[in-house]
Amino acid sequence: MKSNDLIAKVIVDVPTLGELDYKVPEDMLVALGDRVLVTLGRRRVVGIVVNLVRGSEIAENRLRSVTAVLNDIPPLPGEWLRLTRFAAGYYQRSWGEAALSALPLFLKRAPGKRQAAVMERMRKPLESGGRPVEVPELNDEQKTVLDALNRAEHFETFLLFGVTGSGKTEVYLRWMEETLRRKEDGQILFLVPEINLTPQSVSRIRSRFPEKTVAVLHSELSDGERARNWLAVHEGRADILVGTRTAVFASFKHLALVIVDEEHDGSYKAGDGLRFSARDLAVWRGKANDVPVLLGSATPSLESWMKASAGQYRLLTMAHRASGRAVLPEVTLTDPPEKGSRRSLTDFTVSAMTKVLEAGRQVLVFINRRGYAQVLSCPSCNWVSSCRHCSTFTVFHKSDRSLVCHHCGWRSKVPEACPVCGNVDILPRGSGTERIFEELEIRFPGKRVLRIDRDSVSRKHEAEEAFAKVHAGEVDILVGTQMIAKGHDFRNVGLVVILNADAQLLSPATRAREMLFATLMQVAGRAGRHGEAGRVVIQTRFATDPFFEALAKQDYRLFADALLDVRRENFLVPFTHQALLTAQAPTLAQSLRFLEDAAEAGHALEGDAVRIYDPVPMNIVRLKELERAQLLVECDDRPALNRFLRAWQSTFRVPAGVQWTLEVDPAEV
DNA sequence: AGCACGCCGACT
DNA sequence: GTCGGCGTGCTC
Repeated sequence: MKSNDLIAKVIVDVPTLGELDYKVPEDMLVALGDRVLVTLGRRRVVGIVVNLVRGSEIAENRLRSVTAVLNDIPPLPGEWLRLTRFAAGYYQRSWGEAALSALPLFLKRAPGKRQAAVMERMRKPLESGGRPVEVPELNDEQKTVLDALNRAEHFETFLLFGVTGSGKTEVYLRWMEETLRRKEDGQILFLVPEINLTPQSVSRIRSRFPEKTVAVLHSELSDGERARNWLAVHEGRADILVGTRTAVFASFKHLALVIVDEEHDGSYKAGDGLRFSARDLAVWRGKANDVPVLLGSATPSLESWMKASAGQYRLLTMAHRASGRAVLPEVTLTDPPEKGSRRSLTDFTVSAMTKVLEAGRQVLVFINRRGYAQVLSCPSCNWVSSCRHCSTFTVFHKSDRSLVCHHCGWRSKVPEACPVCGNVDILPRGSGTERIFEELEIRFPGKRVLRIDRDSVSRKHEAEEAFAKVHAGEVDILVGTQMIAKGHDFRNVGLVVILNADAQLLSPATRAREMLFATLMQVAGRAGRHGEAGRVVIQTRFATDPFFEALAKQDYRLFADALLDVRRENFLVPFTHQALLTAQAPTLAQSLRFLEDAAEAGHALEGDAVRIYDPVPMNIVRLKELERAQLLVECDDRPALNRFLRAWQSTFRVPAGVQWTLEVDPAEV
């Protein structure tokens, strides 16, 4: 029977639960968006009030009352509630899970006795100010772009397509300045990739806005720091929030502008739990707040490029490098050494390097593989080193003579002889950063070679120190992985050498090519940024592939348009929408069985709009003792896919031992 | 996700 | 005889 009690609809951090009804005691003041303490089963949890209604469908004897209202902070705004509800629906999670996972830990816990004192500490002003910096002049291209941005007063998504070194950051800063000038209490959300959020980049922004408060949110912060920064944004005390992907879930008092730097970057779509795209949610927030959004990149994601081509986003282009004299590097393709050769660098590459080194400039060698060799193998019986827990090869690390699985971290000692046939001549095959480093030291005696990868600089400050050495000119040749590709503006690099790009070029994953193109453009962009021209040498067996033609011309447009044509004709992403169901279990058969049942159930409720593929073992079948398989579903109509996924999951019958996850818009298929 | 209930193996 | 394994089910 429906009583007339005041009922709070409360969301809690539980995957399977929606809005729960709790009675509000007569004398209790509750607002929409308030955090509340409620009893759930036998425990006491923090939930969020998302609605207040009269009466409940829940039986009176099962209804419980709100224990307490946690009004230590202003209620979460309606826009934030809608954001988390949207994200939950889109990524197929419960609202409570999406919402609570976006809050700092501090706000998810029941307050202690000394709450007032803790809150006071939380509200200590954030660090601000900084040394004033010289403001660079804008070139004509930058001025044109800035004018267009300054004219935008409502929601509109801009795609700023600007080549490396074209001065995108300066445009961002000017636009931020102008926006804060116009909107007194406005706040700016500035998203950056994981790797770009360094103390230096933040202090650069602080210096540029000495009067303003800049908050920061990223994964390296302690719980307390995260809460302080989050709260400053929530309460409107911070004017600018610089943050990585999770910052897109911050609660703003008055959001005025959204910027996503390097919008194609993979770190915007990563992580565990709720696998959301921070870039897409950033656009959603711009729309919800009716404020402009800027996505910037030298190599936009195909999704954004498609939307710009379709007129959904407005394309702004900066085709020239900001400092007038800097020119794009010249790209040369050359065959790699013969298969079976002990060398990784060809004579051509070595002589190009020598020339640059003699001119007193630095060389950057990029290889996307850590360790010494991809695998250790026995030439007489074909044994290869592999992981005990995964279906992977183990990589040979010479420095500590170990074999390491790069997927689960399992290490073992290098065996004295082949464990199968006893042959003592087991050989490393393929090369990684360690081996290239060794080869460089032999080939270039007297030159200072430095290696930067996750093994050589495990901590963040070690990486910064290593990069500082390069900047200071204490290094002649820098060899490294992805780590050296991003963010760093080297002033004296005359040549970039790219090794072993072919592995990724041949990958069957749909998105492998566009990711490789973005990486290589970025690495190539390290050459010749200041003044003199730079050079790029790529060792590849596929010099005639159109991929390299576009890369050699540094022509993203050529590459992207051609790729989009292929995707369109074949109904591939981004012209269709995908979701990926993955299963893991002690045996592959169990995983496949679960997916087959799921596929069958899917066929039963599917309209003809949804394409359900066959379950297949994953590329790396065995990972950490579990065997994995995946099932891809596709649909050209986004809302239809969404409805299907919701209904589909409720049909799953999950046998013991099987775990599953559903990823919407999967990054890699 | 937690947390309890519940029905089968080795121990003070 | 009990302690405890984790399979199953529920939380307004």
